[in-house]
Amino acid sequence: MISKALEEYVKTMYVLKKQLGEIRVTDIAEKMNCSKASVTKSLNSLKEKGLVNYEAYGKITLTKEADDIAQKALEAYDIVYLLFNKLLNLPDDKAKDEAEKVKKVLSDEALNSLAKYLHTTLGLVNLDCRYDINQKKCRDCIKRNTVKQNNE
Amino acid sequence: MISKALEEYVKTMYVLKKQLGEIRVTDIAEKMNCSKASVTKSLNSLKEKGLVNYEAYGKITLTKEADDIAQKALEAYDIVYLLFNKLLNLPDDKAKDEAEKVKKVLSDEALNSLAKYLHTTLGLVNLDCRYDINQKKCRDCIKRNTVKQNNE
DNA sequence: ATAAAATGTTAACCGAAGTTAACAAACAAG
DNA sequence: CTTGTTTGTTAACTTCGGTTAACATTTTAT
Repeated sequence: MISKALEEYVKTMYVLKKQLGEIRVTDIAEKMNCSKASVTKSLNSLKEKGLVNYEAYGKITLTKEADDIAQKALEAYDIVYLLFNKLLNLPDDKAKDEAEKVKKVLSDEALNSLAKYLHTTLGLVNLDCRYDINQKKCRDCIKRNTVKQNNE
Repeated sequence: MISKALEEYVKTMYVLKKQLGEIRVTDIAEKMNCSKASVTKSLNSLKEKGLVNYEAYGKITLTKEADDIAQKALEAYDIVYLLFNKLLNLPDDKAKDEAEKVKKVLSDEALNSLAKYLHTTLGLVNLDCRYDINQKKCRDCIKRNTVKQNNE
């Protein structure tokens, strides 16, 4: 199992790839609020674990596995964000903070239940699965309806 | 600020005090799934930080500050447990697992909103503040209605 | 083409939290 | 009271994630 810290690196890199088209040490360090040295070290750990393709001074890319990890985590973020912002009415920035933290600890099962609940309760009526409550679909709907959140 | 790890020790000790009437190294190690050596080390850190009264081979007691930390955390547990068990309908054991993890990361503000929401949504009609929605009261009500959960 | 600036790596270090193994203290029972 | 068991502590070590400082590489601009 990958550590919390390394997972953070993976997610950060995933977002950077989307946002900037490439993944650079400096940008990772910036986003993670840590030194570049620390980034380099973590990249080597991630390489060990087969999560990153990387040679010193070379291009950095995530492997399929890392990509999946990141995607799942970001999907979780969207769901939890909805809980805090739309259901509990926390201000946007607070909701984001909480989502950031809570998404990291939720199990898949809990996430599914939450997605389902939000789906029905918030009445996301523009969704094609509105009365066909099925966990996979609920999660997909939420994903489609919150894409902007990812480009923070 | 106290670290996550040390906070876990504090909460464990709080519960042990309630359950067994005293706090012993062996029992802490048992609950925390770690070595007794590790417990001793942590006790010394906690003493440094003024969270525990402790001398080698002596009685262990929590200071007022530690007690407050633990109480707050356990209150958080109750609220989050309700979310997963009563609102999202997760089975009891799963709800407990999630609550255990989520309570650790939620801000006070998020917890208040959540308590409020649960209070109205679950219609805890035996509560004297049912239509006087006030965050402090909601939290108190939930606390009164979930006392058994603490004696896990 | 080369000098300066930006970027990335390495080495040596730190602190937190854990471990095991050996030892010390406390307690219970004959 | 002394002995054996349980309980607690210490010492030496490990791993993880971070740091700074010095160095190497790459890129950019003249």
